[in-house]
Amino acid sequence: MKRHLRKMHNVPTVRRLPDYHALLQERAAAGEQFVSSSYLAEQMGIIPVLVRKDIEVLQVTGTPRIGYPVEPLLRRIEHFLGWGERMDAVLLGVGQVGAAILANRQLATVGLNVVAAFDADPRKISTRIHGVTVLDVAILEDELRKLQVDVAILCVPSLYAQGLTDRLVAAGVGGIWNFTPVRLDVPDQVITQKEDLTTSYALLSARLTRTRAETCAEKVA
Amino acid sequence: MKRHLRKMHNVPTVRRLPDYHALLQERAAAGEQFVSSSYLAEQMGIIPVLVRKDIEVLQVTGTPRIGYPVEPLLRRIEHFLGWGERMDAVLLGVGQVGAAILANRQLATVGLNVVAAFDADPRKISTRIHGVTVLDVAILEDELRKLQVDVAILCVPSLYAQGLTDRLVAAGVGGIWNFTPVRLDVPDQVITQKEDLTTSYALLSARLTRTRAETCAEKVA
DNA sequence: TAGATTGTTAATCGATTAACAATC
DNA sequence: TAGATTGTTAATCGATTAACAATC
Repeated sequence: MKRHLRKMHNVPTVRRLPDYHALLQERAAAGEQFVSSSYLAEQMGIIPVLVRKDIEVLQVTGTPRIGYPVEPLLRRIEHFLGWGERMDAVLLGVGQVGAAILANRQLATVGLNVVAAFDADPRKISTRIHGVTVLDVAILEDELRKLQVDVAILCVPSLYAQGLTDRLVAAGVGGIWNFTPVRLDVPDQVITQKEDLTTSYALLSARLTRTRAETCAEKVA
Repeated sequence: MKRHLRKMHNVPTVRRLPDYHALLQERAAAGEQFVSSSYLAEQMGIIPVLVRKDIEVLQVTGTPRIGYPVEPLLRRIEHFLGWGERMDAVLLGVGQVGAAILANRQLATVGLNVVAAFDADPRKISTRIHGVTVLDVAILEDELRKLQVDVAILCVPSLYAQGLTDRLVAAGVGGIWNFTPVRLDVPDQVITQKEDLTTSYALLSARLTRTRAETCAEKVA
């Protein structure tokens, strides 16, 4: 079978789903049974028909005049994103970034379950950080065999990123959530998602400089 | 003048620019004067013509057989993203996430300069974290008047996010980099960029569950 | 000159938006 | 029934890709 580097469709929709999910949880907590596309659109700053298109992908049907049922929507979003059943992960590198991720409560609520952390620093090994035990990275392969995780969260110094990636891939990890600035080299069947503060900052700073330039232009005019 | 909620064009291009920038810095450090679109494409897993289209936006011209000049490319990317001149910022909330951002070296290299941090915890106030002094959030307005920053980095507990945002907006901050899960309500002229672990995780988990489903389907077949 | 690479125009593809019919 | 909202088809818009001419 050809290993097509298959492009995912619907990326913009997938990006919006977590926001819908959060909004729907609020509505559910408020005891609402139904929600309209115009309400969701209003909250997210988009137009209602785009919400309906996204919901079409989820295969949830609504009722004219009433809206969409909140609970089924939540369940279908979770199913679509793989948030339905729990996803086991290990975290590598318990530095500032690693510790911040372990401290994050939200991730547990969407099904991501960090079962172990690894570090090379003897002062960290065998401690517990935010409820997760830190193990010696030297025994990574042994533990991965036991734990059978789906995802590895990579928060180590750049220097060790590719080497550890190779070990993770060899151990059969399916996905790597990469918080290092390194472009990882992985085989096609391994999925990587890179988290990059500078990329995100680029989106902010690019818009910011454009607005500033515009404001200056207005002053001159 | 109509305050058009102007949609930024070229968002995919802007997302790629930081990657080009990093690659070009590597080439520059290696003493290379020129780089080809096929090299950049290969490194980033895209096709060369897309690189050339991005470079067209930057208004850098190349030479057939030779490639594009590395230094001018770097300068134009920096100019396009507003990384050319330094951008001053304050950080609010020195918790796990705030501390991780203060520890990040990369951001300084792209021109983001955190000049002060604020917190409400008396144990943190007046300490220095990664070279940045922590001030009492009670004197936020006074300090903002003095500092005249462009950006605020928001890393406080959800409960305080909107209240602090209102104070930041009133103080004339132009952009807010939002690391809280809260959808902030701001006037049109204030630019916000939300950083959300769950959104990023959604992109990973959605692809991961699709591959898993596919693998199962193959097994059956 | 031949060949590699840039630059540009046209085609394609996907996502968003508009228009409006269907339905409760 | 009237009106609000969903659902669907067609139009538009932007980004990517293909094709190829221009250039060193």
